[in-house]
Amino acid sequence: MSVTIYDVAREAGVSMATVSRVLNGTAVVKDETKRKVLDAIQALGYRPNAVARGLASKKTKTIGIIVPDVSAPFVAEMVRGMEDIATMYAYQIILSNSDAQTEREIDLMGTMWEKQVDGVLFMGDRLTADLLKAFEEAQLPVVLCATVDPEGRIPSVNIDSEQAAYDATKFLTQKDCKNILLLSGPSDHPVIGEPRQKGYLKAVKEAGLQARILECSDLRYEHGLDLLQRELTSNPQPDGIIAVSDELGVASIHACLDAGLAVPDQVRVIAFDNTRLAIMVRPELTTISQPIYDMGAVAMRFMTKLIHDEPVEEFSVILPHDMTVRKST
Amino acid sequence: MSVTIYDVAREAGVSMATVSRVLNGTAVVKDETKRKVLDAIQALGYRPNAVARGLASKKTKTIGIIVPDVSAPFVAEMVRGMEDIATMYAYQIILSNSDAQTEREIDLMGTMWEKQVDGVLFMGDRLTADLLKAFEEAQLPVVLCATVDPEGRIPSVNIDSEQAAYDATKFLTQKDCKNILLLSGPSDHPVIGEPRQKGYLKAVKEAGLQARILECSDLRYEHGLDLLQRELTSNPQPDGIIAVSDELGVASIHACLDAGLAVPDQVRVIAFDNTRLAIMVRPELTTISQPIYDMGAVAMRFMTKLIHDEPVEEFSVILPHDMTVRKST
DNA sequence: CTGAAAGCGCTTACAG
DNA sequence: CTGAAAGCGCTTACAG
Repeated sequence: MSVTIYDVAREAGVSMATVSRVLNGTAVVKDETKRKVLDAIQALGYRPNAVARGLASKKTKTIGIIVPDVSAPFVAEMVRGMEDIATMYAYQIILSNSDAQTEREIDLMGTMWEKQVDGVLFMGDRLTADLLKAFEEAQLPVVLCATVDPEGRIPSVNIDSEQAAYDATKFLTQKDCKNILLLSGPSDHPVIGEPRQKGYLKAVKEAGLQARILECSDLRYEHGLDLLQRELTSNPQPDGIIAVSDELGVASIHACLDAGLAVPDQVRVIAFDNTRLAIMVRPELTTISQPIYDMGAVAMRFMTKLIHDEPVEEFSVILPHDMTVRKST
Repeated sequence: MSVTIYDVAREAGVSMATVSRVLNGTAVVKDETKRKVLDAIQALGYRPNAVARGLASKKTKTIGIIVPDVSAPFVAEMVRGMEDIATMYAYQIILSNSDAQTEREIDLMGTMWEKQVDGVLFMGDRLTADLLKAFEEAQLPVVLCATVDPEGRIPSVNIDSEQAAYDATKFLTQKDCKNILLLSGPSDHPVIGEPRQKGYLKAVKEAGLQARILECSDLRYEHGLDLLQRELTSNPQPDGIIAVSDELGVASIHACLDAGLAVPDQVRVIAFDNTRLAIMVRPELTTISQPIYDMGAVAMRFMTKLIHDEPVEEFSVILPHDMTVRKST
């Protein structure tokens, strides 16, 4: 069997309670006693069993993370941000993929409760009533990340998608684009759909231009390429394209090139996310950079504050976005 | 307080032991009793506390995963494969990033022990003696994923990197390339270095050609582009390039285009991994596709077998690789 | 500053 | 087929 706190206590000639105290620093222990305990720990190679500790203290130092899919680069980077901060605060993470299925998300909240995590960082598409109920029933602090609660009931960390779309559009109108196409997500999507369209529409209207929106049911390269290739053959040529992800941005560039349109001379292309993909295409993509890693990091830091009852300044944190101008515009 | 197994027992008019039995199916329970218990569970909305269960049973149904960096697409996809299989077997995963630092890896093995995970899936660069000791001391089953133990002491799931590099090289020699450049990882790297170079050298030698290896200290696009741009100005022009990752493959194509070399007419480019990146470049990349997701999935399945003492056919699993031929060759 | 004891919520022999 | 009881390895009031 492995060595327990009881073995350490005996070796050091003190009680388990005292060992626990030096381990956790929960009370003052005489220096000499502390040394004896530390020596015993060293000598026996003792490591505390976090499961037993979790049961006794009702804190597991574990945070649950529910995301649609870690294998999406955006998500993976966010998770990395979360994990780094978790490590900093000596937390571990339990990671789960939901494929953005509400049913699965609800199920996972149950699992997170069973595992007695201290909190859940959640990224998803839409927040249904059932899901909100599951949040409540789990009786766990939940922080949304890159996910919007339209009614602001759950704390969250996001960027201002509407403003970002406005900025992107404005950038093109100022470059004198007259026919700007928005390659958007579904109009009812709370992050890559509705707010992006809203910001776009606002800027387009201000410039006195006609709106032109193409909705992608998913944000994959192939899908965007296909959609756009058809659009470019059958419609008047746009002179500006805003794509709501880098993948779609690369698709836009390639669709233009395939159609014999020069980027940026005939069509200016701007995208979102500023993932590494943005520099791996010719011409390199101008993108709205979202602080993806930071969103994850800030969300996790937020969680540690909630857990430790530290005061939080804002309930809905909005991180600033940025624009990185490259060759495609 | 939340409802416990004790509450369920009382509600159903049975003992805790019986509730536990129907929960876990560890013993036969009379149908009628079972129904009473199930009803009570339903009525009270009971969920078992996995932490308590873990302490009592010494099994946490949790697998630790240690990877260099989830935000790397290759890794993220592998982790997804792991998680999917974990879900299938009702396991959760604790994910940690090591940045491939031995010290951190050792530290994490300790954390994994503290968390009492049932096993650890490990991906890293080199296996040092200290790390192997940490594996041993943790007394946990460990399965390596996309990571080689040269002495085969630890079970692992990999592809045959040497054969893959040989295949890629052979493909180019058969296309009549005479000056084939290998854009490789560090020669002492057990996956993207040494075996790749070995396979390459074998094929090059068979074709009676001269070897030409360029080592990248890291596999990032920028780094490869920079290295290659310099190589192309100062050296005789290669007519074939083998890049050990898709990122480097894209860098190769761009470096050629920048130098005014047509791909594939003047230079044929072949890469590794077949990530989504491979289709997001013009011309699209021919790549050796590694079953990344599958590697993760198989490693996790392997782990469940180890945990449940199921027989395993192979200690070192080699998954078949494949070649996807596209426009770049 | 330290110890004895109860308790966290389960599982698991042991009896019957 | 079922129950009583011990035990998993800790933490946490409670005393002193």
